[in-house]
Amino acid sequence: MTTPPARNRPLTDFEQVLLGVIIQEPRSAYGLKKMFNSSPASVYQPSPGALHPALRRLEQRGLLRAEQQVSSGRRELRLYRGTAAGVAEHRDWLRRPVNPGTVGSDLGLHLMRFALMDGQLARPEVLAFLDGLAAALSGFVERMEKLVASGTLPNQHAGLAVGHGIAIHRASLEWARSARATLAGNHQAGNEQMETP
Amino acid sequence: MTTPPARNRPLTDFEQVLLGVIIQEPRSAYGLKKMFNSSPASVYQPSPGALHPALRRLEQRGLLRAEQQVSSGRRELRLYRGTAAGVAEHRDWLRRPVNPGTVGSDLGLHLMRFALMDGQLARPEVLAFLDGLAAALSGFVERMEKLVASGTLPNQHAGLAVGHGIAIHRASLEWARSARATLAGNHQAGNEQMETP
DNA sequence: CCCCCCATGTAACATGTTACATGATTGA
DNA sequence: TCAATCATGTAACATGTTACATGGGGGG
Repeated sequence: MTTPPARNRPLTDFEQVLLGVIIQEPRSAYGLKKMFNSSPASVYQPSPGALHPALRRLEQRGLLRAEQQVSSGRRELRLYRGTAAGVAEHRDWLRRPVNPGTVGSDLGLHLMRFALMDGQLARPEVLAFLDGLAAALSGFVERMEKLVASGTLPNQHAGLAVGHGIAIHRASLEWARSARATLAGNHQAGNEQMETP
Repeated sequence: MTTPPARNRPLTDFEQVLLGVIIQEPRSAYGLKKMFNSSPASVYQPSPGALHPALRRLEQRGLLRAEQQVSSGRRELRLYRGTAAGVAEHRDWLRRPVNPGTVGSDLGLHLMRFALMDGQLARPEVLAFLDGLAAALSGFVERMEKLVASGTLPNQHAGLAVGHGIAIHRASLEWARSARATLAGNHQAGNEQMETP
């Protein structure tokens, strides 16, 4: 999945995630590779043939800048940082509302967005995101339940598989509510971060 | 054009799913498109540029066969069916054990496999699959819990996001146990299906 | 008459995958 | 010295995405 064809095409999901990770903390290509490989939620495990071209594309758009560093005789290290344009683009992405129609297939990406919001969005925006996510999940669970009730599923396994979808999205919904409560609770606690520019 | 060497690389996930859907019920390309578009768990929504070449590849491997049908003046309809080799390949895929290391990212695919097992695998094989899935999920949840306990996560959102992973995989684990109990219960009930060949 | 549904695709292009290439430093 | 880790990448190939092409039949 990826590939809008027009020039100035929107960034792919992978490019957005890459940009966000670098904005959270500047890294080299090798550092990014290690990070993705060791990541607990290892949804993205970019191959070198995907990672290096993606970094070049982000650099050519002016969203990243690479600093050449030669640390005492070692091979050069290209440390990537987000530019101002990169940060603006990334925050726009973080602020995109949850699409209730596709929440079933976008859940992993939404969680990645949530993780990357830390330090980038003001607390009320994060709470609004979680509200939107909860609403979308609630609608999704309702639709699945109606589907099961309608009895149009072709066989027993299909019914059980839809039951699985209901179970995990219900768990996700409960998580969204609980996370919202947690974050609403420590609203003031020493985590003051940037306003919307 | 440009597929002369047709090597024996393994089938992609999408090709396996496509093959399985056609084996469950013969369909035309258009029927497949409609099916995927209207599917509740619409993980796969193949574009025409993906669907048609994939069908051609499966046909060239001898896993599918197309029957030309001209229904009273309408444009021709190519109805795809699985061959014996296709059914054998598909069942091998259904029988692959769950990899505990990648269960976090393969969950959707495993559910698709489970749905496609209906009518293809004997009940004990399905139960064994669910046992393997449950074991893998249990291990995954344990690893995530250790990760949270270790306190190595960079920020609050990361911790909450891992909590989300724990929540949904725990729900998935409970589902696997409950589905196993359901299927073990109606073992004898009028659903006798093919033995392993 | 026009538009939508049926039903088949192709073309151009971007992206991802796998395998390989290169070379310095650190430790057993 | 040999292997692992750090650190950069390219080449060939397959696949997927978007947009377009083609045409019959049915309903408003």
